[in-house]
Amino acid sequence: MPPVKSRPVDKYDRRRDELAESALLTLGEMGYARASLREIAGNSPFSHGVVHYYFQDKTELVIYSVRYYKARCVTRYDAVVRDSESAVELVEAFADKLAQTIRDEAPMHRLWYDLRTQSMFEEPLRAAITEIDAALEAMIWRVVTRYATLAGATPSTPAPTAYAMLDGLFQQALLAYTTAGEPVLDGLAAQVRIVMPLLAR
Amino acid sequence: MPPVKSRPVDKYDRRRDELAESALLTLGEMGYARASLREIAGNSPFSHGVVHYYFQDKTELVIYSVRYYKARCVTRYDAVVRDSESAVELVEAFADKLAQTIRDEAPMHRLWYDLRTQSMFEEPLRAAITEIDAALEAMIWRVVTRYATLAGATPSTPAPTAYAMLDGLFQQALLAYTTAGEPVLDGLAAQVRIVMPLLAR
DNA sequence: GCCTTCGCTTGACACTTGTCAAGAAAACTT
DNA sequence: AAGTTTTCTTGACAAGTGTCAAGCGAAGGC
Repeated sequence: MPPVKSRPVDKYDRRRDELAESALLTLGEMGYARASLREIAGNSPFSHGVVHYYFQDKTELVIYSVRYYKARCVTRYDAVVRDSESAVELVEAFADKLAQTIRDEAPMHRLWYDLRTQSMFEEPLRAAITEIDAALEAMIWRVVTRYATLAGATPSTPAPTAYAMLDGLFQQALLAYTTAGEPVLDGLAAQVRIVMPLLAR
Repeated sequence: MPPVKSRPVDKYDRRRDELAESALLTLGEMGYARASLREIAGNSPFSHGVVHYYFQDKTELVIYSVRYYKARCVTRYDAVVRDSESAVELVEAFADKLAQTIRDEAPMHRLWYDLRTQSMFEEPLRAAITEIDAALEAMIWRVVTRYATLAGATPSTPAPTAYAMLDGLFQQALLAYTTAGEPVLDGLAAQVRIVMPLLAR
């Protein structure tokens, strides 16, 4: 049994994180449906049985993993927001970061969209997905409001709208990147340069 | 064996369509990964073995089905485009239709996003998805250019950008509709009223 | 009226899946 | 050093998967 009241909760949690990290590798590569626990364990230092020692079931592992990942993501553009001193500079830095994260972490983003879509079919995923999506919306909204401020304008849409549209852009870019690779990313940056001015006036 | 050179291709194809129709029911309800061939056949007048009589494998059935469905969809807004006589009228009719199709065909749209996402993990899906996505982009572009004309303006983004953004809006609405239901749809219409003017100026 | 082809069902196959119990190994306690 | 608890492995289970071969009734040609 997992230690119910033991002291080294940190040790226990560190293993969970370790498992989550391995799980993310496999999930990102194969997607939610095709990543079996044996495959996940295979890409980890452990055997397949260990998952049920640290997690109740596959769903809990997946949710824990994606939370674990997205916790780091929602601050991705904070430096951009903080350091940019003009609207143009912010747009450039933002566009760069967007392209860069597709380049560096495409599997993770694929997984995110996979899980978000699966949440429409599997109720147990919904709570976590909704929460993370809200955090992402807030992250994007910080960018947009900061842009508006720097441009001496006000946002032309509410936060959910701005997020939905930029997310649509990002998702299309990710999709295209999957088949066409690198060249797509310039297009994404170009799109962002066109769209951001529409979002504040 | 399936009839290789027989005359009644129509009969053969009609069965394929029938199968596709049944498959769409199950796929829309359970999603791509969880819809087994037995389940699909269970929601049809046939037994589970018949699938391999009309289709080579599951992938072919799924692709055929989603093509079958989307073929009818890509004309969804053509009447709106044709009949609207002012920019405002077009926006209203477009927003209405968007909300209506979520109300009426949410499972189909969920399936579409599911498959589009899966195509990032499974190469065999890509060709069909790419093709359909292009058709959807064209469909949306007809709406946007018509709007621009009626508004005496020109589109402020290229077609892929406009599509990506409106698709993002739609997807977010579908997601919210899945958990919150009907009330979400008014929000979608409101968003469309805000966004369309941004897309042409 | 036989015989071939077509349309479909049935039942099996090989394999994968999540889950869990039993117990080995390691770590810690005393 | 012995005992206890934690950690992890192994092997099995039942259920479910896509696929396909064997066969059955009906249709249609001769």
